Amino acid sequence: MRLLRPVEFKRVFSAAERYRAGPLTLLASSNGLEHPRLGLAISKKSDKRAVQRNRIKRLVRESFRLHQAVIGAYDIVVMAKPGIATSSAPELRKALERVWRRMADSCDDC
RNA sequence: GGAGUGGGCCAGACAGUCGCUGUGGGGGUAACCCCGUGGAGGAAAGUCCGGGCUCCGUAGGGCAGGGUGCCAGGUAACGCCUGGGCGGCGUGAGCCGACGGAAAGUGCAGCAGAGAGCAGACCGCCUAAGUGGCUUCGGCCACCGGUAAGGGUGAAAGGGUGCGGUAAGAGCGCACCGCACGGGUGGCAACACUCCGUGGCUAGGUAAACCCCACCUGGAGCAAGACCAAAUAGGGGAACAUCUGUAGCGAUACAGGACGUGUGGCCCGCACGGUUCCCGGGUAGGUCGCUUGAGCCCGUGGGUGACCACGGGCCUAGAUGAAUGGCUGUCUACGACAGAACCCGGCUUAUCGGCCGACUCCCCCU
Repeated sequence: MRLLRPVEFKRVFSAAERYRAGPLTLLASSNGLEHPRLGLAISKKSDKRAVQRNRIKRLVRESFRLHQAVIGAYDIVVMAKPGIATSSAPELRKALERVWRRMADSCDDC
């Protein structure tokens, strides 16, 4: 499931726990649902090339899709830091997996 | 074989597997599921021009502002393209050029130099009439004067070469070349040619300086714009209820008066307030705009070409926190720049590697 509306993004930004996965920053806030939801906020500051931004988004979405069963009921917004384009795909994938696991551990409801 | 010039094309492929999304069909109350089928670029980029489309403005015309700038053609249009002209570069194939006007006016030009735009005597050359000095009495020198041949300065010194001419020189005169104007010839034209005449020659550079001339030109953009439309608050309107009286057993009808709560001791005032329905504005959200179009492919014909005409065939991304990806194999080894966002035509910029045919120069062999 994805986060779509501006209000939903605002809610996560205002009250969220921060996680770091290499050059990625994740904001998580429990949503009271049965499943996690993902929102992406990869700005032009991270990298001005659209191709690179698309690459990051695909990679994050794919990792989220494969692990969504183990993540708790969180709304998650993923942001990228400048210079992220230098990171390789396997690097980012590993970092994300570690974060998903930490999230799952700290989730009270599951 | 080497070096090079200018075009066209491709932009990893195949298989498996897990996903995303448009669409057609089927199933399901629905969420959704199953099957089929489509899914980024040559630049999708920069947003620099031109057009379509949309809304706003607009009687018509002019000015201002902006743009374009050799000529002809192509085109929906262009600052684009094609062909031609002119100038420059290259042995050549070819390449490059904001390439109208400087005898309408204004402005600008560092350094050097005597002088830089109605030219100018620093050196030099000439002269010895006049003034002055020296004198071996032949002359010599300075001033005055003449001179744009030569030197020197400069990006540029006011046509070039030769002959005549002269005190020395000078378009001063002549010939040839160049230049300007007029005519002629060729060309639609830009322009070219120089058979002809005229002029001794003047007109320097700069117009991505103002300017002049010719032509073009409303503004804003798909977050354009059109439609549907909650919840909450609020606007306009109607009816009814609430109170009293009368008539009636009653439902109700008629008439009249405004009521309650809060703030005030009280009055006035101020604020808030019932139910139902209708109307219009409008937010979140949603739908359309949204992909069939100056479209693509093939053929025939016309044209040097850009391109056009005709015939046949094809449908080829339409997302909206924004889809085309991940993984694993294999392949004469690994791959650049880079991601559609209303749509077209161009330009410019970025770019690994490869393929095709055309042309030029050099070398070697036959």
